[in-house]
Amino acid sequence: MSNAARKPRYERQVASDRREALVDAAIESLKRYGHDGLSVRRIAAEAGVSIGLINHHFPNKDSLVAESYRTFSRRLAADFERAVAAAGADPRARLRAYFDSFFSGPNLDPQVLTAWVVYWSLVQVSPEMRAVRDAEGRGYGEVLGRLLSDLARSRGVASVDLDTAVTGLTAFLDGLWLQLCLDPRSIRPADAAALCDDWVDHVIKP
Amino acid sequence: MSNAARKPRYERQVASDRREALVDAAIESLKRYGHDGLSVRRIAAEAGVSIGLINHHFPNKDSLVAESYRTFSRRLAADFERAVAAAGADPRARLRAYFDSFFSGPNLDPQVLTAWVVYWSLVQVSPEMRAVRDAEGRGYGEVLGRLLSDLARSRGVASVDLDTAVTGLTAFLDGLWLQLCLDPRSIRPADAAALCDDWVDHVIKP
DNA sequence: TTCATTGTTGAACGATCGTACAATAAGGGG
DNA sequence: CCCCTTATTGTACGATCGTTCAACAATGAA
Repeated sequence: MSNAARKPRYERQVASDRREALVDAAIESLKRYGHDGLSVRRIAAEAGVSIGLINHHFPNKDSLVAESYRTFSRRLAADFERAVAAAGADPRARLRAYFDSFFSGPNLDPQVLTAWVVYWSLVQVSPEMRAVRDAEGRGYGEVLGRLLSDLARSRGVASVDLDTAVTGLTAFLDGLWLQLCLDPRSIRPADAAALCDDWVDHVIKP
Repeated sequence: MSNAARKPRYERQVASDRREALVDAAIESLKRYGHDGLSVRRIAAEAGVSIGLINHHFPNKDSLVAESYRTFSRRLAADFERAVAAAGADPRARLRAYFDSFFSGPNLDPQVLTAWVVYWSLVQVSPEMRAVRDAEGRGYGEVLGRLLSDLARSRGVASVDLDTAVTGLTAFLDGLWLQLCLDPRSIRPADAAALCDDWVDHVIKP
């Protein structure tokens, strides 16, 4: 027979690439099918790969799920930080960029909410998932804390209770985002950002 | 042999009582084990009943889960309305009673959060669960809307954007509640209620 | 007491779950 | 070219899933 181009039945990949592809598949399957999407067969199908491969690259399924949580969390956080970085040096502009990024585009996708609530539900019962949240959630509040303290300093306000301000702002953001995801008609993204803006001005008087 | 007191192997109950007991068991099992708690075997064990009984009283498992969601949702809402009713007639006092009830006691139980996030994750993928949320969630916003409009009227403020105010207050409540459940050290319940109070005063100027 | 009603039990079914593992073959180094 | 490494496949296993259903028995009515 000819030794002409024979298509290989599969393509071998370096471990790190395949791991990343499996993580992506897990996230995508979770977004589409919710909790049921986090089964080895669903994830393998999404990745176009056979069942056994997952346990070759990860010690067990929970490990892959935890890794997907970490990746998912970091990617969204990176979006926000990128938007802030692109906003220049003015503290007020940086904060507004954060709000606009938070209430726009990928973050309002209902499937993103699906992923979040499933991850949260796992955090509540799995120490491994809780550890991921504790590790990744820290930077979250720190970014907001820095933005707020920069703003306070630029306005010469010293007496502000920063911890309470961060907690309140985080609550406002999360709550508005939640409503926006659940019912896009409840409030316009621009109005949500404006509400946050207004509240910040109220707490840190200009 | 004697026909003296023979202990029956089980006790028959009227359908409505047994249904309620199964609903209670589902909620309890969900609180304890998260998503995995919502299996017929776990629920039946929690209720001290055999596996087959669930499908005798409910057409299928999803029906029982949906019913448990409805019951869970209504009970918490009833707590808030009861607190408001006990606060008298003053709009401001009624609103504060709502806040205090929201940030206290049973509502801060981490297991309650567990139940919520699992229910939410199901709402995202199940039309049946979504229907329950749409039906039960309506009263939620209406209560807050009435409380806020009463307050605005009592203060002679007519120009307030009620929809935005309700959305904002709901966001604040949910967001603060979320943080309190996730990390009780993040803010004291009284401070959370005070933040809401302060925001309402800011939106509806006294 | 006897009988009919029906709430309740528990085994059984097929489906799907996570994991293990032997067999296969892709791809690079000699 | 062959060979070695190992990424990949796919079957198999035991456990658990939701549902079905025949048999049992608790309870009230006759």
